[in-house]
Amino acid sequence: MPTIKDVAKLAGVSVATVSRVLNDSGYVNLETRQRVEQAISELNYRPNNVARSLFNGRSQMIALLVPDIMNPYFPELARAVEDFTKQNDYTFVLCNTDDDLEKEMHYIYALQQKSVDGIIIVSSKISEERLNEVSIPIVALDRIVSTKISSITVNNREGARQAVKYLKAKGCKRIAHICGPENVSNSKERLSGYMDEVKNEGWLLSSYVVSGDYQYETAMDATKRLLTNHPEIDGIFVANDLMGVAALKATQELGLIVPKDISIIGFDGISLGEQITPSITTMKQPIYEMGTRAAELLIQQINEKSISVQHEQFDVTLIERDSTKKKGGTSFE
Amino acid sequence: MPTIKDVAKLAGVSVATVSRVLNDSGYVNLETRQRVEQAISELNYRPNNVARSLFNGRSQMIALLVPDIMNPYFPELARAVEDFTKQNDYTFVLCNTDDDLEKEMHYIYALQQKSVDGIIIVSSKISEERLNEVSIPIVALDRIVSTKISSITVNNREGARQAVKYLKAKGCKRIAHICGPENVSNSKERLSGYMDEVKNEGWLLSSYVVSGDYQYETAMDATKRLLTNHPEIDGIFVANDLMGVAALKATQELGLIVPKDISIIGFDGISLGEQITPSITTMKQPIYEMGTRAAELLIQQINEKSISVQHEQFDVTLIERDSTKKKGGTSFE
DNA sequence: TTGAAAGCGCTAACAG
DNA sequence: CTGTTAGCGCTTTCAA
Repeated sequence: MPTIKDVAKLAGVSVATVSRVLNDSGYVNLETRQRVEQAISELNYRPNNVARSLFNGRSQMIALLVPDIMNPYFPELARAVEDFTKQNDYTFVLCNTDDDLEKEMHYIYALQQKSVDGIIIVSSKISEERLNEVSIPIVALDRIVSTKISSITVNNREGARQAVKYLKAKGCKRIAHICGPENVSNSKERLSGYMDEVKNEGWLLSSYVVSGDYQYETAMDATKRLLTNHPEIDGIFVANDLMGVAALKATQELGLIVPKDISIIGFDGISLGEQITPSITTMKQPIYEMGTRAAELLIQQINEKSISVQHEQFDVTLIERDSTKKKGGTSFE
Repeated sequence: MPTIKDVAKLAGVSVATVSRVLNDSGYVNLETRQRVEQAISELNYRPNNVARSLFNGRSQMIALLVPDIMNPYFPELARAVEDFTKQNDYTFVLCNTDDDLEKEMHYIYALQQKSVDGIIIVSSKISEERLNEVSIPIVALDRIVSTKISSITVNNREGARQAVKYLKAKGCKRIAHICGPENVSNSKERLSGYMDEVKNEGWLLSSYVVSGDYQYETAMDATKRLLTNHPEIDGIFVANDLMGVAALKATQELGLIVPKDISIIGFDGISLGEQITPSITTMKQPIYEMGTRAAELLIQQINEKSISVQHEQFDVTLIERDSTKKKGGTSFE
């Protein structure tokens, strides 16, 4: 690969001049500039970004760390971040952490050592003190990691309440909840929202809440156990759509008809939810806007050194689809 | 962030010595080493990888470029590559190209300028001459891009033949094909495999082949049109599972029962295929092995300068699930 | 066994 | 308007 020196030599100028035309900085004679540009294209020269990064400490690279690349929610989120960062001349990279603290820290350090300019992280494991070891801008997405780190999230508790209310309005009399991991902030909030709506119901049993761990397999097993132990359940609020798909599968394997025998409502609004049959009613997050906004916030933080922490919360909206009864109360389908 | 100089100063040695203990190279007195290590942990020092990269031209980073991060096939592939590269002390990053040549080249250059050690690429757009501008090791995955670039693929044509044969064995009399983009190598091969099996059938119509572009939406529209125009079709070989899900949705929206009225077989073996109802019979690729092998090949190429090009082809295997008739010929379900 | 110094490729003063 | 030069942080000869 040719270097700036080769270009300088060929154009008969100094490396400083080449650097000037490269960065469009300072004065450079039109004719000289043309000679340099000529040399650049002749050699097919491309500046070495590593050298640039070493000098100015920035790499024009932004990373997104997600806990589970196999959950379609995260690729959708990634798309948004990617689009926005690309528009702002950053190279975007995606990293998968398995929701594992070791991997998260490993990535954060590796990226930091590569002078990555900023990181957007979806994490439930990372602690404030670990975060103090990190010196580059970070924005939290989907889950809050610390009050000191800006975050983009949704109103999980309110969304969960709406979901349960909706099931009630559709006539469900016994509503269960498949929840996510207990240490994940949004999972806890969704559980709280569910509890808000059912805690005063006479029918509520503690065993109506089972954990699906935000995973397909776990959620399917959990749903089967739930419905086997409690055949009276006629509605399930599932904490994310991926588990919603699992719950659907489980009910079908048990020979139940959705939504005739049981209604299911999910959370997230991933496209998978509408691609399957029956499509899943869900509390939709504005995924694309959230990713965009997180990227915007991060870039802002990279540019200005102001460290004003912001916690933005988006609203979720109910999307009625086919996994819940169509008519309130009376169902003659 | 502390630098090697700070460590040297604190330990009362030269930077060269610090470098030696960092890299475990050359002789260094045990006592000195301990002093240095002490200083390192005291300062919480981490070497700047950019400076390292600048010196030795390597970054210990590997990238995977995929055309569509929303197709679950690619996250699954990414998992495999990630695991293997991580085991070999590389930082792994994932990039999404939208199957767009501009984006591909943009990423390749950006990554190359960052001294990325190697790239695994899933691409149909890139040409041999464009590839000549690239000087870092590249391995092609899933799709062949050039005879000069090592590749990991599957036996698409044979797999497609098996799929069609299977539908026939199950009693399908009119078998259509939803194909992928016409410029993608594996898509063409799957189409060829289909043609191999049906070209001598009296019932074959050219309109039995429709393009779904490897996309959900496109495939759903295509399937609806196909089945509306040709109600006689009782079997569809779909070129990938994502489109298989779409085809399933389309048939259901048309009021057809799968597999009673029509059988569907996909290709890829993504987990989504078994998570939905009915689960989709498919030609399963050994996705994890393929990703692993591609990473292995790439790392080999990075280490040895030998440029022996290899084209490895894996076999696909039939996975019978619920979207195809259970009993050959006679179906009394 | 250790240190001094050159240099990876680039940018930004500082002179001229 | 252009060139010289001093680093950015690290590794690696080469001497000592």
